[in-house]
Formats: sequence, structure tokens, C-alpha cells
Amino acid sequence: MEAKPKRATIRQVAAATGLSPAAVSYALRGLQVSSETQERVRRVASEMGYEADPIARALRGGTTGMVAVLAGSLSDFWTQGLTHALQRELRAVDRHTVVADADGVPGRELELARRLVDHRVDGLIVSPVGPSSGDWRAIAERVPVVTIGDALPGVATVGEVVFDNDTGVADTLAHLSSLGHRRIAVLSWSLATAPGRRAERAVERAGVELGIRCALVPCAYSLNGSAPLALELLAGADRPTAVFCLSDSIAYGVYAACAELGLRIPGDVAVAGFDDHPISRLLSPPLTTTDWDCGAVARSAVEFLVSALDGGGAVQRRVMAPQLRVRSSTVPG
Amino acid sequence: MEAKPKRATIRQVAAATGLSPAAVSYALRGLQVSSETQERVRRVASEMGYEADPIARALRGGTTGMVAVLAGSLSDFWTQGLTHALQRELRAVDRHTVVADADGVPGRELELARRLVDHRVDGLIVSPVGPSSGDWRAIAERVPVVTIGDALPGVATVGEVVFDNDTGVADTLAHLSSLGHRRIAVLSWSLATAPGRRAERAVERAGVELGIRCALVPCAYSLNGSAPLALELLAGADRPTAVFCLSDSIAYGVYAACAELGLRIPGDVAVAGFDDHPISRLLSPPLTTTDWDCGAVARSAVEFLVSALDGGGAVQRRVMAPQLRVRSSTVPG
DNA sequence: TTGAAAGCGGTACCAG
DNA sequence: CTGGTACCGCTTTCAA
Repeated sequence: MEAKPKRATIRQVAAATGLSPAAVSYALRGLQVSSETQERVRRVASEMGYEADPIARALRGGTTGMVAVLAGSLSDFWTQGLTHALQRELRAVDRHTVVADADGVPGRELELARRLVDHRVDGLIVSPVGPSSGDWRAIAERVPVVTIGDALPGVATVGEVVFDNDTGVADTLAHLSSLGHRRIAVLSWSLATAPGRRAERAVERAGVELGIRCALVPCAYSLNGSAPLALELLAGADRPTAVFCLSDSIAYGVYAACAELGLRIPGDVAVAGFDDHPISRLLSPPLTTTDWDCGAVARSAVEFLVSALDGGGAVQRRVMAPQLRVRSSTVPG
Repeated sequence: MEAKPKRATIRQVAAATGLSPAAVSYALRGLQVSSETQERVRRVASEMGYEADPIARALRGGTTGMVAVLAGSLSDFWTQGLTHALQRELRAVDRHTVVADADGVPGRELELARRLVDHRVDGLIVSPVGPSSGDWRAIAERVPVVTIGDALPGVATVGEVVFDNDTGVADTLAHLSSLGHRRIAVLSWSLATAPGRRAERAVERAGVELGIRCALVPCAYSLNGSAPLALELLAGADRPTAVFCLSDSIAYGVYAACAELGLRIPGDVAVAGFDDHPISRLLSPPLTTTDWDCGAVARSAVEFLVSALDGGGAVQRRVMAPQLRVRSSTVPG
């Protein structure tokens, strides 16, 4: 169709300088050759607009300078924010970033990871949808992997940032319990895709300890996904007195449902979220939720990855402590 | 460090089947060879877990099956949503997607585009930060490019989805004017990076026509960026009676500022946004804003790109019509 | 229908 | 210090 403007190759630069391709390759990377020819080659190369083709280099076995961030679901607002934060951090250390979105399907996450590794990304930061979904081992053997949120059991990752969900869940339920709530619905997106996640187990445990009735309800990610479900839940006869959403995005859907049903928060139902997305503060009433320090998560994940890329040794690990932000969605202001 | 498990190569499959690499290559793509050997090769290949290395294929000049989405700024909530919608649409047509984030810097956008093209993405969907930032021509010559939001002048893109900002801005300002507002602050993120965008020119024109005073204020993307600015703006002596934000994210920052200053919306200041992000409906008061039908934008963009990849001819273009959603942030409910 | 061989654009090993 | 050259893994003429 169009005339493709071929880019300059190393052989052309070699011809232009009267050197061999090998010499040019060395010169441009500051190896072997005299600093004099190095200079000359650099000049000619930039005049010709030459830059090494990353694909050719990758095929040979080198690196691409590209790191992949694999998001479990970009429907989720907090995940969107985390992704953005990761890109920022990676750029700060001069790594280019590509993002891929598994859209909530664990199998897809693994497939994307494979594809990205095939494309020779230098490293992978992944927030798994479900912990045990398939053969991550092979991936981790080919490229450094840092996980966020759920460790991959039995896989040799180079770093993990995990959330202390047990404490986070327990704190929230204790808070609700102390306000007198005994019938609490817990909405979680991960139930459907990965039953048995730690957060859910924590819910059950805390429920028993506190002597309250927690009904776990599987739920679509995202506002639009959770609103219909919440509508049904809250319109029913045996309406819970509080709803605990394992993601702020889900809580927004509950807000929408309450608005539609004319229910007052927290008078008719108390609502708690779980990520502290920036918008949660702005809602009316502001949403009680749990802050994990998104910025710190991103910083650690990138730090772990970079140190592995630089040849660092031991696997690194950081446990994020939850910070319950009590706002008016549970406690009337 | 670790033992890298080498993946199977075409030569190994060739050896295993007693054929030549060429025959295997053909067989796997259903070309030339007899359907009998085709079958046999397929079986052996899948047994060995063989899959063609996309990098080698790309180097040879083929395609990668990967499309890149280049976002102007993932700080912006609406852009985040658009990105997600694009991924969904692309997956629906079996294209894999990678996302890159220019984070509001036009120059970075171009650099990322170059890098992605170097990595042999098959196509590019880009929502430009600023229209005239550098040499997009060379990019568009190597790979099909679809733009969203701002066409790239003089560049041979294969498709464009543009917003009728003129009408959108005029409608909003007319709405505010009809409510009696005469001193309106217009917050725009693009002023700083790309002065002279159409939206801004539209503001000036509409201001003149309606006989109202519009003060254009450059503004950071995102809630956290706009809040301090809004604080300053609204705490000043000559406070505007209405604020028109050229992105919902910015409006959220204005909400935050109003909350801090104890200003009532719309009593003390009316606020209007410009994207209709799903959350805008949920705020108190719900935000008056302009809907562009994000889903339709994504569908068209992907349709344009796919038709170009399939060899389609003429450049395609769609103009999105604005839909003003009047809510209580301008008209008390 | 199948096979041999020449690339795609670099890099790294080996002589010189 | 520099130049030849054999790869990396796949595709695609061109012959057989």
C-alpha cells in the first residue's frame, strides 16, 4: 500500500563508516573499540538516524528495555490507579511499560503473560486474579516476576507485595460489629473466579469470632456490574444492615442502588469499601474504606523488579498494612 | 541464574516429523502441503508444545497480532475507561492489546509510538495529547493509525474518531448562560500541553456569542492535580459563579475544593464536567456533564483499525455528537 | 508436494 | 583493537 520508509541498518552504518557491522555494534555500546572511532561511529549513526532494532536484538537474546504490567481487571477503579502508579514508577527508573488487561479472567491472565514473555519483555509485574491459575512456573523461569496482592504459590517470583487482608477484613468487620451490625453482606468479585482466596476465608473467620452473620456474595467487578446485584440484594425482604464491599468500585454500585431505592446511607444501610480510591472521599456520604497506600505498593513492586533485573539475589517481600478510614458511610457525621 | 527452559523450535518439530522446517511452517499455516501431513505436523507440534516465536516471525516481516493503545493520560478517569473499552473491543475481534501511557506529555506520546512500532505492533490507536506534536507521519507510514479525539493534521491515518467539541462546549456554556451565569471559569488540562486546541477556541467563540466572561485556566489532569488549583480559584475574591471543567476528573477536584471551602453546589458555584464518567452520576449533587458515548467511540475506533488491517481502503471518520446531561450540579434538584 | 538456502537486523565468538 | 562469520527462529522464493 504505502511506501514503507526502511530504517537504517547496522550494515549501512558500517558501510558509511568503512567499518564492519561488528565494529559498529561495539562502538555504539562503548565496547572494545577506541574512543576515537567510537565518537565517529556515534556521529555517523545519529546522522543517519540509526537506532538498533529492538526486535533483532531481542531475537539474538538481548533485552528490550520493556516491562509489562499485567492487570487483573481494569474494570476496577483501584486497579486502574495502581496501573498508572506502576507506570510512573517504572518511568522514573527509565523502563518503558506496556499494560495488558486480563479483564477478570484468570486463564486469560496466564495467556497474556505467556504472550508478553514471547515478546521478550524484560520483566513482569502482575496482580493475579486468582492465585492458582495454571502454570506460572514456566513464566517465572524465563523472566523476573513480581506479584502484587496474591503470591503465586510454588512459583519462583523475584518479589511479592502482599496485602494483609486478614487484618483489613477483621478491622472492617469489627468496626461494623461495634456499630451494632449483625447481618452483613460481603460483596466480592473474586468469589466467582477464585474461590478460597484469603480475603474470603478471613471474612468467615472474623464472622465467627465476632458472632455476626456474614453472607458472602459473588459480584461482578465495577460499578455497572455490581449495581444490579446490589439492587436485588437491598430490595429483598431480609435486607442486611450493612454491606461490606471487597473493592471500592463495588461499593459505588451499592451507592447507585441505594440512590435508586431511596435508601439512606448509613441510616438504612451502612456501606464499607476496601481500597480507598481517591473518589471515595468525595461521595456523599464519604465512603468508609481501607487504604493500602497505592503509591507505596507501586514503589515496592518496581523496586523489587528493578533489583532483580540488576542481578539482585534473594526474593523480596513486603506486606502492606491496612489502614481503616472511617467515614460517614458507616458512622453518621 | 535459573535454567531457562528453551522452547521448541521449528527445526525440532521438523526433525521429529522427518520433514524440513519449511514444510512444517507451511503445514502449520495450512499452506501447500497435503492435508494428511498437515494433520500429522499439527499433532506433533502440539505434543511438543511448539508455537511459532512471534519475535522471529516479526523480524522476518510478518505480523504480531498485537495492537497498541496509546493513552494520552491515564490519570484521567475517562481515559482509563476508554482504554478498557478499547481492550474489550479488540479482544472481541481476537486482537491482543498492549496499553502505553504518555502521562500527559506530548513528546512522550510520540516516543512511545515509535517504540511500539519498533516492536512491530500491527496497529495503533492513539488519543493524542496534542495534535501537532512531532513527526507522526513516519509512524503512520509504517503502521495503520487510528486517532481518537484529535486528528493528526497532515498525517495519513486510516481512521479518526473526533468529538464535536464546538457543539459540546457551546451547549454547556449556553446552558450555564441560560441559568444566569456570567462569570465562568473554564478548566482545561490541554492548555498547558497544547494551546490552541479546538475545545479552547470553541470556548472563546461561544463566550463572545453569549456575551459571557470565560476565564480559561490551565489545569493538571486528575482529581489530585485540580483540587489545589480549584481551591485557589474559589477562595479568591472574584469567585466565578460557575466552573466548567473540560474533563470530569477535573470536576471531581472542584468538588473536593468546594467541600473543603464549605461552598454549596450549585448554590455557591455551579459545576459542569465534560466526559460523563460513570461516577459523575453518583456524586452529590450529580454532575452535569457531556456524554460522548465511550462504548461507541471504542467500537468505531476498533472497527476502523480492523478494516484497515484487513486491507480496507479509504480513511474512515466518525464525528461523535455531544449529549448534555443536565444534573443537579447546575440545576438544583 | 517437499527441500535447500537466503535472508530479516543484530550480537558474540573467533581470528587477525 | 578490528573484521569476518555463524548464529537467533522463522518465512519465502526457487528447484527438485
